[in-house]
Amino acid sequence: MLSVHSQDAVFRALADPSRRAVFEQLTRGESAVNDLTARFSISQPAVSQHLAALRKAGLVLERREGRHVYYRVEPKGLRPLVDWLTHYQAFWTDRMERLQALLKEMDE
Amino acid sequence: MLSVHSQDAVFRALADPSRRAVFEQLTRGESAVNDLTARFSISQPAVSQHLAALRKAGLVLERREGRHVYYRVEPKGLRPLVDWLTHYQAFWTDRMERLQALLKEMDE
DNA sequence: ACGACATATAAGGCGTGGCTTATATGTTGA
DNA sequence: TCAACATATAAGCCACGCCTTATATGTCGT
Repeated sequence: MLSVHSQDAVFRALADPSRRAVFEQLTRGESAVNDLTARFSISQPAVSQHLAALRKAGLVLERREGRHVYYRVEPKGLRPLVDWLTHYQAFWTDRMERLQALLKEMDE
Repeated sequence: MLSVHSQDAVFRALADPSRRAVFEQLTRGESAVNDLTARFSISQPAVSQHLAALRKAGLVLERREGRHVYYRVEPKGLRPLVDWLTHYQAFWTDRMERLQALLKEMDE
């Protein structure tokens, strides 16, 4: 497993509603800090701080272009969450076993 | 959908490492507050408070028996997490569609 | 009924986290 | 080069969360 980012960081990053909202917005497409700031009723530094948290958790990636910094979702960042869930597959009955198989395929 | 418990409560409940540890212990089997307190190096009230948070999030159930209160995992409580993940199935490529199908089956 | 036990709740301390404003860093275009 | 722009970082404030100890509630056994 080359998941460099801790389960804990992912859980903590997603615990905040504002941060989840930023993440969810990014799933609709890459966007610059500027754009995100316009969409939410929080200051630009607040947005930057949320993005930093998401980035440290491995949930988003940044792409610098001139004076703009574009952020996008890093799908692999959700892996720790899925792994944590599958760890308790016993509680998802036998159907979870099929999910487990699917996830193995995804290792590609 | 009769998921009475909010996504937010689930995310917040699982954000704390101690609380995840309590939850994980409960996946190994039902146990009383007493037992849990013995396993972790936190006070009994702390354990009770974590259990209350997990219960409010719908992640655990309690069963009272005499002066003991036994807690156990409520598998359905993880549903909001899974739902949240599937909402971004686009980032899990086409394989996620199959997961989606699986989850529909689980509605039973 | 009473003392020991099991758990929950109350109250307070204290660190953390998310927000703000102010400022620093860096880039673009005239 | 300089002003406007885009973002990040710094500093401080405040609320919230997790912990503690103390206490309340309720149950068991004798």
